[in-house]
Amino acid sequence: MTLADVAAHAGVDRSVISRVMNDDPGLNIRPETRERVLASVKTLGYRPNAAARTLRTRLSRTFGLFIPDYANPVYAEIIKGAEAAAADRECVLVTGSGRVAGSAKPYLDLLADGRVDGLLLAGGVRASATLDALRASRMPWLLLNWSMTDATRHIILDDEGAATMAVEHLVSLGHTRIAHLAGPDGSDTASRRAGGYRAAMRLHGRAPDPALEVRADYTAEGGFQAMTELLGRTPRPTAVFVANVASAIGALRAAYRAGVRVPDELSIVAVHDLPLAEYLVPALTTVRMPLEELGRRGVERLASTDPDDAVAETVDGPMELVLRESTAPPGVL
Amino acid sequence: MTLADVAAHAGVDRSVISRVMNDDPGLNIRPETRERVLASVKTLGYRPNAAARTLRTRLSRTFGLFIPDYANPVYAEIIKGAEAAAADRECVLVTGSGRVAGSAKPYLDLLADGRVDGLLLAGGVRASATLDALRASRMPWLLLNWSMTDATRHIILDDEGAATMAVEHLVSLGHTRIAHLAGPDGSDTASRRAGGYRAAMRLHGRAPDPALEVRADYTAEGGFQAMTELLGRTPRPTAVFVANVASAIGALRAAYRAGVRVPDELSIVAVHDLPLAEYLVPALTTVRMPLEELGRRGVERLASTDPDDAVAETVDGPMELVLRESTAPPGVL
DNA sequence: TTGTATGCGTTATCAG
DNA sequence: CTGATAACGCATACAA
Repeated sequence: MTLADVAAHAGVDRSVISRVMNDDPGLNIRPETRERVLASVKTLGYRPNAAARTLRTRLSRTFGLFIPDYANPVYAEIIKGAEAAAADRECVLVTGSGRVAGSAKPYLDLLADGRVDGLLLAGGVRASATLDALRASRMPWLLLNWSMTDATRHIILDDEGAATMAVEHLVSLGHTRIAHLAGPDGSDTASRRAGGYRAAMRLHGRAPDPALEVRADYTAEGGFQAMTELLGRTPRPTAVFVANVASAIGALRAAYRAGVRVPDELSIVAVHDLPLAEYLVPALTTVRMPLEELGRRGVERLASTDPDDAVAETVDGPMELVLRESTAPPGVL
Repeated sequence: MTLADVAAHAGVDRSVISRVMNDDPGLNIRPETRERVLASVKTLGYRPNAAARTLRTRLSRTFGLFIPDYANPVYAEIIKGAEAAAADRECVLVTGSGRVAGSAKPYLDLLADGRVDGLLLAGGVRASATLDALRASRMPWLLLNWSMTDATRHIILDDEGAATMAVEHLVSLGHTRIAHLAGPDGSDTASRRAGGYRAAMRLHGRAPDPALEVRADYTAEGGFQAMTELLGRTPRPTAVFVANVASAIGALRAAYRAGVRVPDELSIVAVHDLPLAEYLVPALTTVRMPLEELGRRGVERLASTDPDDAVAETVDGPMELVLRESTAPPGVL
């Protein structure tokens, strides 16, 4: 089913069909002819071929989103926003976490060959060579929720602000020994949250204390191990700011295993709110960040910004402290 | 950067470049020429244009996977397997949950226009008209983890077997009042799991009892409400087989809220194992299903089966009861 | 051993 | 108002 078939059926030239379908403004067509064309398109069930169209227009009406790991529920929200923004522009958003032989490069190369009009990278790219290759291709790209020193195109969230909110909350409850269960080494969000934590602590007269910081990757298991370690230190912190909600689940478990009651003996507040947080025992106090908005801004920027221009934006969507059961004033130890 | 540029640089014809790059077996080329070609390709950083290649070969080396919701962690595992299988065939797997104006059809139409070589549908398609449109296009497709009465191309898991394992476990612990927190009405997996539950109960001399069954959608909130209702019934069940791990999180919370101790007063076993399950309090006993294998088989079938042939397969990967803390013999009430 | 010619399905620029 | 025609970049049968 091609243009030629429809043209034959309607008794006009292929170009007429094309222009009718694309609402060519410079087309002066008799209403009856237009009707005939539209009818033929409908009865034959014609749909333009995407490859041919892309070849001709150099536009695929498709955006790509690369994420490191589908298991991290944080990405679900980002994808949601990105898909919505793509739909608004009548485009498709496709996402992938493809990784061949441990590297994301082959996968990204495949996408870069004109398959998508732009690529959002939400982490997971380790080698800077991968980014170089991307730069070499003429495809627009954007880093989502992280940045690289030499990459000047990224959109991030206000991670420092989130950390501040969390610490302020704990301070206002009366906590002084506030620990930080940070994200993994090398993670951009992790270091911004850690920075925010330290700044907020300093503001309250607390010098950074290595004994109050542990690192973990953004998984339940990582959180479990890090929290177990933290609980072994003396004196034990009375509150913990956890950099990620997945780690927080593991942290909650670690407290339970150590016989430390939350929030009576230990307060926990985590970054990122998720539907799940409300149903944990105890329900988790979190800082809600505008993840969906991040995804949305991502494709908007991708679609509207000159690929050569720098983009360094912090999404200013609303952040909110979601008070639940995992935080309380420090108990008498 | 096109074939023509590379040809000019290497001093040969475009067709030579093309055949060298595609390892044309019927090509007899002087080693030095081949070297020259390869060198040019490399120095110019040439990458074949995907659209042109797709147009010419009618093959995009891309598969699509449609899922209803990224927030359901079950899909993360399916995607993982599907991406791996795609990578094995040097293809890209792209996934989407796109939904415009409440319908998946526009999104699927967009994909169907030659953008992908085949489409995996992991639920989320409500209208059968959508499926009709898919059938009309000449694109291979496959239902993953569900089936429609008039669709004869699907791969599913052994949901009845999983239900049997769960119920047998509870029976072996000594439970008799075993309830089922089922999945939503209209869900294919839900009805198979419910069927397996009833069959297993019958096998142990228990007639199906509506008072022991509740429905919930596959979310923590649904599980919370359904479990709350179940706990209000008298006599209260001593064990519950929950159809989904997300619901189980809500169910756990509901028991906590009702002051019912798990597993002392109530045993809970859920379908689908996830990394998270181990870190809940109490850690959740689950039936692990071969989700990753399901995704893998999906693209394998898609790539290797004639699109006109029927496919009705049940993945026979290993299922396993993962014993944790949420099940125990019934306590003395 | 390498080059030529043609077509994949569109869109856009012309004529008519 | 509509039709012819030329690309877009690639792959392949065939000619040389």
